[in-house]
Amino acid sequence: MKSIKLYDSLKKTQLDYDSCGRSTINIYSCGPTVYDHSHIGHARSSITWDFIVRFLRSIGYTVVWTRNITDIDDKIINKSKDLKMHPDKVARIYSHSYHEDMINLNVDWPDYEPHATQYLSHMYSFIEKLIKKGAAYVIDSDVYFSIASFKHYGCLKGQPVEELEKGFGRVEPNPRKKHPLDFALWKGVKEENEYSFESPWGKGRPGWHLECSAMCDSLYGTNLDIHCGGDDLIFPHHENEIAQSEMASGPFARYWLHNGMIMVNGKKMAKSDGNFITIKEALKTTSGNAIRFFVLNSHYRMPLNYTEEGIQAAQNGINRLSEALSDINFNPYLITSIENDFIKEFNEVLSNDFNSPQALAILFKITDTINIEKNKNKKEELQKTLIVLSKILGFNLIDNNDISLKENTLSKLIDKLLGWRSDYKTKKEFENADKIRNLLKDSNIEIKDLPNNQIKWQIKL
RNA sequence: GGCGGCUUCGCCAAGCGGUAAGGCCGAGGUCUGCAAAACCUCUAUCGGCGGUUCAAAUCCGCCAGCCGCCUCCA
Repeated sequence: MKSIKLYDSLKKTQLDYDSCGRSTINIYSCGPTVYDHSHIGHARSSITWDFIVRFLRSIGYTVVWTRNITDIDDKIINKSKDLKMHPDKVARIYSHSYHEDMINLNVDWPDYEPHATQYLSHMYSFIEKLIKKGAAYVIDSDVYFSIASFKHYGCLKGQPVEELEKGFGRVEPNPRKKHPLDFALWKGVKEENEYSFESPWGKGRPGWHLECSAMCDSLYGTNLDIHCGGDDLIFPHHENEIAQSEMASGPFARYWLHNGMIMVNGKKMAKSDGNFITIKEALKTTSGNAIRFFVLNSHYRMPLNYTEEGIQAAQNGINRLSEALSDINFNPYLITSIENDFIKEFNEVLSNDFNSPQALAILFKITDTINIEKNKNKKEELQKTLIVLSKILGFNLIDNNDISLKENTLSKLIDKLLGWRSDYKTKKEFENADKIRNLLKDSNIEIKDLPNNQIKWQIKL
C-alpha cells in the first residue's frame, strides 16, 4: 500500500498516515445543514473530500465514507416558519437540492449518509452514557456537556480553557450552565408547540455537536480513522465532538482534516453575510467540471478567492483537457490498468497531503504530450492515462466531449450542417459557410477545420 | 484580548533549504479563405527590513497589509 502524508489539524503537523495494518480507512466528513440551497463553499468541501476518497481508493485502500445530513436545526425550523411548511419537508427539499448539486459536480455518493433525525435513540443512549460518567448534567429538560470533565478541552483549537473563556465576552452567558463553555447536548422546548422529539428528558431537540458524535459512534464505534470538515468547524463543533466522544467511548478520530474557506472579495463566503453564490447559480454559466477544476487548482487547506474570472479560467482549462480526448476511438469506459511515469508522479504528489494543484499540472503535461504524439498506440495510451487520472480527480472529461452525443440526432444535425458548410467552402461561398459556423458557435458548438478536410466539433461552455 | 493562517508573473495558484510548477489572459510566429484548435517562441526572484547558511520564496527576528476562529457556518 502506498504511504501517504497528511496534515493533521489536531497535532498541527504533517504526518505519515499510519494504516495500523488495515487496508480499510473509515472517513467521516461533515455534510450540510439543509435549510437552503448549497453554495460554492459547500461545493469546495464536498469536492475536496470526494477527491481524497477517490484517490485513496485508487491507490488500493478500501474507504468507507460517511457524510451526514443535519436535518434538524434551528435554521431549518426558522425556514419552515417562513415557508409555512413542516421542518421535515424543508429538510427533504434541500437535501434533494444538495444531491442534485453533488450529481452535477460529479461528487460520488458516500457509503453512508446518516440523517440526524434517524439517530435519536442512539443520541439518547450517548447522552445517558455521558451523564453516568459525570460528563453531562441535566437542568430541567436541557442536558449540557461539562467541559470541566474533559481535561483536553481546547486541544483542537490549540488553546487552554482559560484563553477560550476570554473570547467569550461577546456572548451572553447562559446562567443555567455551570461553565460558560458548556454546550447543549439536548435542548428542551421553550414553547409547547415547538417542533420537537420525545426524549428521556422531555420534549426537545438534539444539540448540533452531538449528532456527529452519535452517528460516528453508531457507524464506526472507535474505529474512525479520519474526520474532516471545513476549518470553520474546528471550534466549537469539532472541539465539542472530541470532548463528547472521548468521554463517552474513548479514542475518537485518529486524524483531522480541514479544508480552507472560499472567499469573496477577501471575505469568507457565508450565508449569514449574504456574499454567497449558490452552486445552482454558478452552474448556469459554467460546468461542474469547471467548478471542480477551480477548487482543485488550489491546495485544499488554503483559502480560495472566488471570482468570475477564476471560474472562466477553470472552464477554459477544462476545455483544453477535453480537447485532447476529442478524437479517441476506443471505449473510454473499458480501460485496463496501465502504468507509466505520469501515473507514478501523479500518485507521488497526491500522496503528499493531497496536492491537487500539482496533480492538475501533470494532467496538462500529459495533454501537451498527447497533442504532439504522432504514434497512434502511444497517443492512445496517453489518452487513457489522462482519462484514468482525471477520473481520480473526479473529472468527467468524456461526457464533456459528448462521445455519446455523436450517436444521436443532434449529432446528425450538426454533421448535416457541417456538410453544407463544406459544400459552401468548396464553392468558395465563404459568407454562407461562416453563417453556419456562427450559428453553431451561438449554440456553444465550436468547429475546427483540421488538415485533410477533417472537421472536429466540440461543445464549449 | 487570545489562537491560527495568508502576502509568489496582469489574474488564479504550486513550492517547505539547492537556485521560481501549472492554469488563464496577452504578444509574435507556423497552419488556414478567414476563424478556431494544435504546435513553436516570449512574460516574475517571491510584501518590506535585518539575520542564520556555502546556499533562503523556503529557517529565525522585526515591520506592514489582509483574513479566519473564539456566536450559526463547509
